[in-house]
Order: sequence, then structure tokens, then C-alpha cells
Amino acid sequence: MANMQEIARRAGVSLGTVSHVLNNTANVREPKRTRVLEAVQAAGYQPSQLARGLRRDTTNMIGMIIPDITNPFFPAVVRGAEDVAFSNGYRLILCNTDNDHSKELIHLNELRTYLPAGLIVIPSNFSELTTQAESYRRAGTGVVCIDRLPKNWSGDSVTADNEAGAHNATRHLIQLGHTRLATITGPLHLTNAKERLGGFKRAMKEAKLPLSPEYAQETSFDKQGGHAKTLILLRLIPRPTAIFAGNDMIALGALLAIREAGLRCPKEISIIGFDDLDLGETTNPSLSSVSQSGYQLGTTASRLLLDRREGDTSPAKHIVLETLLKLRNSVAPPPDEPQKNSSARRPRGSKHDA
Amino acid sequence: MANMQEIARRAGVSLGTVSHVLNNTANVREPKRTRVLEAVQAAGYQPSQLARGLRRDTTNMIGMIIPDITNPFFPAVVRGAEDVAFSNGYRLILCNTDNDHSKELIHLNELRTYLPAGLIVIPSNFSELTTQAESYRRAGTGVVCIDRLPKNWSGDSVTADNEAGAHNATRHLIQLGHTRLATITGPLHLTNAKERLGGFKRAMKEAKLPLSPEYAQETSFDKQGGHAKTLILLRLIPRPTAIFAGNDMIALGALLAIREAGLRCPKEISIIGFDDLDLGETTNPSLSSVSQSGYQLGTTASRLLLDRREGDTSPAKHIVLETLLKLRNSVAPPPDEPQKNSSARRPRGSKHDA
DNA sequence: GGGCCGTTTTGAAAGCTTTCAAAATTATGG
DNA sequence: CCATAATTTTGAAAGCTTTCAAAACGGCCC
Repeated sequence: MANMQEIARRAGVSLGTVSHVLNNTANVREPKRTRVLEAVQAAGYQPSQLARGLRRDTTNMIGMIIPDITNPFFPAVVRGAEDVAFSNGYRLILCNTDNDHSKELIHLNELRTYLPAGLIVIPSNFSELTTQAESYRRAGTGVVCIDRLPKNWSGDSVTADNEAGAHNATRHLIQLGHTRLATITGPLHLTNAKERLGGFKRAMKEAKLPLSPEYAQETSFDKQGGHAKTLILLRLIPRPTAIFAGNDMIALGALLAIREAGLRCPKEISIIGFDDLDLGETTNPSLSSVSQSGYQLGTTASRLLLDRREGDTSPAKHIVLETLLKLRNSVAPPPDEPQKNSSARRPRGSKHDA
Repeated sequence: MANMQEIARRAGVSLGTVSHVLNNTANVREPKRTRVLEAVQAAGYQPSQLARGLRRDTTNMIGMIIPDITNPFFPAVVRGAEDVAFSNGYRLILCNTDNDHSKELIHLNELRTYLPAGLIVIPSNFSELTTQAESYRRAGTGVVCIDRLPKNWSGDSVTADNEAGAHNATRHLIQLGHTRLATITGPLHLTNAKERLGGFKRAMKEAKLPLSPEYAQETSFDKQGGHAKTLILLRLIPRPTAIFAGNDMIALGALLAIREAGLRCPKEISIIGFDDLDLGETTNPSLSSVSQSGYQLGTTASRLLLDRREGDTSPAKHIVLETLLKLRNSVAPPPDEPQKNSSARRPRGSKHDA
């Protein structure tokens, strides 16, 4: 591939001049300027990002570390980040951690050697991001933490207003007349899960409703977890008439469990999830959910990173994005009559129904 | 950050020796060897990928170009590619094209300047990949094309057996007794859409069933497309009793349209999709689909790329992955009685039903 | 102990760009 | 038209690694 030397030769100027034209880093008078540009065109020259990065001590790559692109919430985040990055000439290196902090560490250490323009990170479980980011910052590389925060994080962050979203959803259930609410949370060492539980609890307290511990189950942010914990909730006496799920995957598991148990959603049990994934539209019943924009999470993080790069040295920013309660068909007022709890144990169509 | 110079100094050896130890590129006798390794440990040294890439004339980055990570089929592909890449020390640069060939071209031109180890590409509409890849190949950089192929592609490729999958699905519908089948295909300039239509047609022909053109609708690979074209199909006389959809998003749109039209799936109309996305499990009815493994598509592509890099110079490989018909609740035998076609126009619960 | 051979080790060059100080050119003012 | 100031242009250095030819080393045999 053509290099700058070649362009300089073709245009009959020095290496430095070519560089100045390309980067607008000094005035270059007219005859030469166009000669250079023409030579660039003619040769189809594009500067080596490697040499450039090496010399400038920074590249136009952004390291994006996420748990798992396969989890339906994250693609939108990545896409948002990429869109802003791309339109500003930056590119994304995508790294999956599977929530494993040792894998995260490998990525953090390796990415450094690419001299990235910055990092956007959704921290893994028990992430050591806080310590690692320190060394990035010393090198002048921005690190933005999104979606949830690791221990002691004090840098830039972009998150959803988990507390308010959960509070709002819970209050809605209460206003419909529900008094026996339960929640299935994600892992409580994750800040977003904890905040959502906080919002739920606050709404309960404000309504002076009791909440004994077995009505707040903790599990992983997935279908299996939601399914298993819902089965537990359905056996409680009195049985809850509404479940606030920590995210849509949990809500989906809950829906399945409820269906299996022979109960009907929303008639006998209401469900609200969190995230408002596309798949919530097509379930039966369609899933009510606290909507947060993953895309916006991504764009905001990229924007923040680029602002920092362009010299914004203001103190750490903690951007919190609004959520919106999206009501679909999985919520209804509680059933009037006191339910016969025993029916929960009998799958629909089982012989005992006869 | 520490550099090799520093390590050499600490270990009391020359630059060359450090490099040899790190790359196992020459024997280094015992006292020095460990001294170097210790110095590396102590300094937390990691070689600059930029300098290394510049010198070696190639990096450990793989460019991955896809239409849109937000489309639910692609995350698994990316994940598969990343897993194999990662465990071999390679990293992924993710690029979305939105199926826009000019955006694809930008990525192709820019990625070159990173001296990537290779490219994995799902070509955009009207992709110019074939010409571009030529210049990559001249530079010794592998390009693997997956999922669908651009015009005149003769390089390595990994695709699903679209023809057989579609054929199999269609045959299943026919065996159930359906005689009036329709299909909604993706854009027919995409090879995968075309192959699926081919499989459908072959099954029809083998069963000696007629297929007039209006029973094969073409649209984009999305919900809107599926919805719109299904409305058209439902108005046909005689109305089809089964639809083979070009992918699950189309199938989803079809399902919605059928529901809106007051018809029941699978009782009155059967649907089979393609891709077997997760969301197909949770729709109502759950979606039957031709299952192809996006993950395997990704792993195979990465594997192929790495094999090439390790010196495999055999002629272009065209790997075709098996599909599997996944039956769920969206298919059933056709209704016995000749349906009253007019009902298709009436939404469920409309006054005309009375 | 000297000469020779095979192995280790070294130092410098190369890869491509940016940037800095210095050189060359042009402009300005008297 | 000269001296000086301002602007352009240049060439070399630096950034960090790999690699190649050459130098140093160690062992072996006579």
C-alpha cells in the first residue's frame, strides 16, 4: 500500500508537507497543497492508523467491554456507541466478558496496548475496573462506565434512573389495587439490580404495604432465574398478585412459570419487567416494562468520551437517563375474590382439576 | 507505559534478546531468559500492539462487518466469531453497515489501514466486496464471507444450507396436507433469500403443487415487511393455508397480521420461519422455524480465517452448515372445510361477526 | 592453547507517521 | 532595494517493535 513517502515523491514535496496538508496542521500554499491532494487521490492513499497511533500516542479506537452481545439488551447499547463513534471517525473494538472479571481484566490489560481513544465499559461481576481505570486516566485515556457501576466508581458514568423507574412501576401496580406485591431482582451486587429493588421498596413503604423478605427474591438476570423464583413465589401464602421483575428476561421466565402453574396473567397475576425489550411486544400477554433506551445509553457514553477527548476536563459526570413505564397487557387490577392458593400447584389440565 | 527498552535495561540484555524471549524466535540461554521474564513481570510490561503491527505488517485484529448488530440474528454470529478469535489472541473490530454498500466501502477502506489479520463480512446490499477483497488478498489478508454472498464471490465462505432448510420446511407443510402454500421472501438480490425461495419452489414442484406468482411475495427481512405482505396474501382467493416466511422477523409480522385479521394460527393458517430466533419460543403460538446456528456461522468463519493465516493455502472453501427444522406450535394440518375466505377481512370481535 | 564450528547475543535498520527546530522563502517597511 | 519579520517548507528524530547480519561466546578436537 502506498505510504506518505510515495505521496511526497509524487507531489514533489517533503514528508512534512504531506502530513501538514493531511492534518491541517500548518499552512501549505496553493500550488503544493493541491498537488498533494491530487497525489493522495491518485494513489488511493490512506494513512496507516498503526503508524499514526504509534506516533500520536493514541488511536481512534474505542474499547467497548460488555458482558455478552448475545443478551438482548446490549446490542442496542453497542449500536448507539458505534453510531456516535463512527460518525466522528472512531471505531469500536468489541469485547465480551461473560461477566467474568478475570476475562474483563485480560481485555483491560490488552486494550491498553492499542492506545485506545477511550473505553466504554459495562462492568462485570466483581469488576476491578475502578483500579484499572486509574491507570488509563493517568495515561489521559477516558473511561466511561455504563449501565451499572463497579465498587467505588467515581469516574464518568451513564446509567438509567433505575430507582425511579422501579418506583414508578411499583406505584402503578399499587394504584391498580394490588397489595400483595413481590419482586424478583437481579444479583444485588449489581448496582442496577440494587437500585431497582430500592425503588420497589420505597413505593411499598410509601403505600404502607408490608414486605416480608421471601417476597423479594434475588436471582440472575435471565429466564431460568425468573422461572425458578416465580415458582417459589407462587407457593407463598398469601400468593402475590403482582410481580415486579428486575428485567425483562426475568419477567419472561415469570410469565412462563405462571402459565405452567395454570394461572393467568394478568387476570390472576400482573407482571412488570424492566428494559422494554422488543420481545416483550410479542409475548402473550405482551409484557409491560420499564423502558430504558439502550441505544441512548450507548450514544451518550460515546459522546461523553469524545467530549473528554476534545478537552472537557470538568469533574466526573454522572448522567442518569429517564425511564418510561410502558404499559401493555401483563398488568391488571388484582382479582376481587380471595384466590384459592392451592390451585397454584396444579398445572393447567392436570387431572386434579377435574 | 513500560517499553521493551526498559525491560532490556532491567534485565541487563539487549533489545533483540527481549524480543526473542517474548516471541520464542531464537534460543536464549537460561540465566538471561528468566531475567527477562522476571523483568516483564515486575514491570507489568505488555508489548505495544501498534508497534508490533507496524513492524510485522499485520495485527491481531479481525474486522467484522455486519449489517446491524441490533438485528436479532447477528449477535450470535458476532459472539461466535469473537469466541474463537479471543481464545486465539485475536480481537474484533465491529462495523455496522445498515446494508448500505457505501458505508461498507468506508469500512473496507479504513480497516485496511489497521493491517487486520483478516475480515469476516456479511455483505451489504449490492456489496462491492468482491472487488475490494481482491486487494486484501493481494496483501495476504484473508476475507471470509458469511451468511450471504455478494456478486461473483469466489473466496472463502460460510453459509447455511438455505435451500435444503427451506425445502425441508415446505415439504413438512405439504406432508401435513397443505396444498395452498405461500411464501414471503427476503430481498431476492440476497443469496440467502433467493436460495430459500429456491428450496420452497423445489418442494412445491416435487409435490406437483401449483404456485402462481402472487403467492410468493418479496419484501425486506423485517416485521413490517412480513406484516404488509401477509395482509396481501390473506386477501388472495383461495387463501393460503400455510406460509413459509423467509426469516423469523417476517414470520413474526405474519403472525401479527394473521391475528389482526381475526384468523387463528395454526388452526387456519400455519407458519414456518427461518433462523429460529429466541423470540420464536415466546410468541403465541410459538414459532416453528428452520434453525440455523448463527454462533456456529461465526466460529466457523473465525476458524477458517485463522487456518488461512497459519498457512492453509488450499483453494477457496465454501462451507455450508446444516439446518434443522424446529417444530413448535405455529403449524398444523390445514382446516378440513373449505374456508370462507371473506372472513379474512374482518378483525376478530368486529360487529360483522355477530 | 589454538583453531574451528555452532549457538547466543547484540545493535542497527526498518516499518510509517507526526512534530520540532531549522532552513528557505515570501512579505513588509523604510 | 535592503533588512527584517512573518510565513512556508524541510529534514530528521521519535514512537516501539521485529529481524537481519554481524559479533561474541562456548565447546570441542587436535
